[in-house]
Amino acid sequence: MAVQGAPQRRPSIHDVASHAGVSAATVSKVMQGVATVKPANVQRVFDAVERLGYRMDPLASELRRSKRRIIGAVVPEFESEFFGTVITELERLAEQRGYALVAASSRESETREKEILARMHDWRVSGVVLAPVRNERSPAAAFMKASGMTGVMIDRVLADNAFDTISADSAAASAEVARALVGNGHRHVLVIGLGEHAATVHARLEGFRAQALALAPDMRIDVILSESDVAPLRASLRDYFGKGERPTAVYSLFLKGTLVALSEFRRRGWHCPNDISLVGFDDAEWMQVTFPAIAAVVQPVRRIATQAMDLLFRRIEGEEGPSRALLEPCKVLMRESVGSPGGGARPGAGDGQ
Amino acid sequence: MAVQGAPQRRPSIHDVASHAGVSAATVSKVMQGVATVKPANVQRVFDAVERLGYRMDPLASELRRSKRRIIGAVVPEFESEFFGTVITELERLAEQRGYALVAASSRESETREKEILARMHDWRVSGVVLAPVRNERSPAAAFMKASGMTGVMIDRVLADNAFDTISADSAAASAEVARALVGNGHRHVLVIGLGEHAATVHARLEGFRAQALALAPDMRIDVILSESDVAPLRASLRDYFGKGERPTAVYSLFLKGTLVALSEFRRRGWHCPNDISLVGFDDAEWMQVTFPAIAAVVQPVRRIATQAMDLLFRRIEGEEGPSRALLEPCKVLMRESVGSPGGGARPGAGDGQ
DNA sequence: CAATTGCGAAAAACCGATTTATCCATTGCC
DNA sequence: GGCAATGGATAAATCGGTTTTTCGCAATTG
Repeated sequence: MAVQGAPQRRPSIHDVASHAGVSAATVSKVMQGVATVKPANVQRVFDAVERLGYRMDPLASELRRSKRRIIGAVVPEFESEFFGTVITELERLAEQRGYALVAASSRESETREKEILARMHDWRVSGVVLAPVRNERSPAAAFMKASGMTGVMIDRVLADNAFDTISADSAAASAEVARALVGNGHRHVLVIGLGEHAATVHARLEGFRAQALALAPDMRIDVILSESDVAPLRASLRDYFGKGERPTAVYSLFLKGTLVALSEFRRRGWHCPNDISLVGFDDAEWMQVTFPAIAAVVQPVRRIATQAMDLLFRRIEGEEGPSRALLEPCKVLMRESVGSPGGGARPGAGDGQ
Repeated sequence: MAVQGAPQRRPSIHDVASHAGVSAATVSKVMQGVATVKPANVQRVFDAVERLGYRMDPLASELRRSKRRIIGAVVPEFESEFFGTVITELERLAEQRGYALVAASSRESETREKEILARMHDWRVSGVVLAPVRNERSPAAAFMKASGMTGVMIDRVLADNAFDTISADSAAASAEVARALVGNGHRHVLVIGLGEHAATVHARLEGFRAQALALAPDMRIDVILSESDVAPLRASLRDYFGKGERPTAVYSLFLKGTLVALSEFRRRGWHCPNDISLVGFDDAEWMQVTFPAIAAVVQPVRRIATQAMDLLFRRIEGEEGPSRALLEPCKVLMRESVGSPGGGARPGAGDGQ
């Protein structure tokens, strides 16, 4: 391999052609492994490629082929472990199929979400995996449909029939949480969530409510939903406790809510699970190393990504048929933060490191 | 805006040209706002654009201009809050300048890191922000230099003069940690880290050691470094405590190490800060809501990203001159996990909120 | 021996844009 | 009226590739 200092212009296919004494078309064929080239010429091309350190420009290539091997991924934020893992997996899966992944964050803005999709369209991506800010009935989704893009939606989806969707089975997981809390004797639970994530919040809330009321009709379920930011949620929660409300357990429908709850407990000097129990949707690494370890619903992140890519490539390859709505099962880890209302810690059922 | 059902072929500049009854060159000029076009024609072009829903293909455009408005970003992982924030900021800053950000993760592999850089080069990106797996003396960096790419390095850098580098001032922060621990009476501290991140680990360790020994020459500093994975670190730590070693404080040089330490304390039933104190490099949201709140060094993530983009664009715009090595100051938050060796909790100095 | 066939490679068209060179029609000036 | 200058638009070249068409030449066939 020839390492030149810092070549101003990269060698193009024509440079290779003239160095090898053949035409550009021949070089192109050699690069693609077409068999109808004489071995002698193949060798000369390879030599020239080696000498010049030639690498083809994939974008130029794809321009001519009018098909870009690019998959777009749009998530509400990069900062969370959840979406970070999603992007990592999608990148892996795309590359595995010879595609490049281009990721963008909508920063929880539907306006931006739509702009990003327009950009992806301009880039002529082959397909898009979209984790919408709110749900799949958004300007961005409408744009995708109108402009004929192929894509799948993940995470915050309603599972209506507009797109292929993949998400965690929030309702089932919430039902399991309900069983655990009811089983431990809780009859007054506060549920907190962010309304902005309408799609998931709804499933998580109703899944919980239905199961809880089925098991304990006398159950009291309070709900605090804040529209679009955690700050008002924090305020409402402070207000709620300030008024003397004293549920025996809090169920947070999203990760940041769990943090808000913990910090509010902290302010008041309450300890889990003696003073109050806590379960959160979404697991994080730190939850098993703190005192107490925090009970959480673990989403099948990697599986969601895998299924999304599978479905997406089926569509890219032209599969027709009605859109599917996949629900992937969660795991619920009941850790020390959940106990019985009496004040005793719940025995056993640690989550084994 | 004409919303067609699902156009098979997107309109090109030629389609617009023929619909408007002008040449493609004229359309191109109108799109770029060149003034030498008759108003009547400008109007006709705009009409045609509107009617067809035309949007230019930026990649085709940039092919001709042989300059792609793309910035590459390479980080070791997407899952962490730190790199998530970095990517978010870089994306924002790139877009602000009319560039698109293409992010990729090296997944802590130097081999992959190099491959990604080759891909970025193939894409003819204008510049790269690289957060190297180990440090800036890597195959990837050599490749960048050899192929004349312009780029800056962040985070795990040695600050030698090969590239522009930006990182947190680890040494200064570590010195501050040392002052705090010594000030609280600690004379036996265990430092844990991952050797793979050689660049940062070294600065953090030596910064701590130098300051600690300067203040307390009798200080005993034990060090456990694991090469490339946390698992062996966990094992070593278990072994270390198992042998009866009992430092009064642990200083973890990286986030996951803090988790390992906490989980090991947990296994042994030790509580911070009564049984042992803990400080970690890298802050996380959860650290201020747990009991105890965990003391941590807060890196100036956004500032690092901003400076990186600034320097990068200066280079892209042709600025010459020797490479710089920027060190951005950290903040050290001494929370409840640090106390005095005697066993008493350290009074005051909570971190607000 | 002329016509057909087939192989391998080059020439040319194309992808979707931009940019340079060219061209036509006025207009200005002497 | 003749000639240069100018405004405005188009044709053509270009970017870095791929693909179709054409072409030269040798081997096969009638």
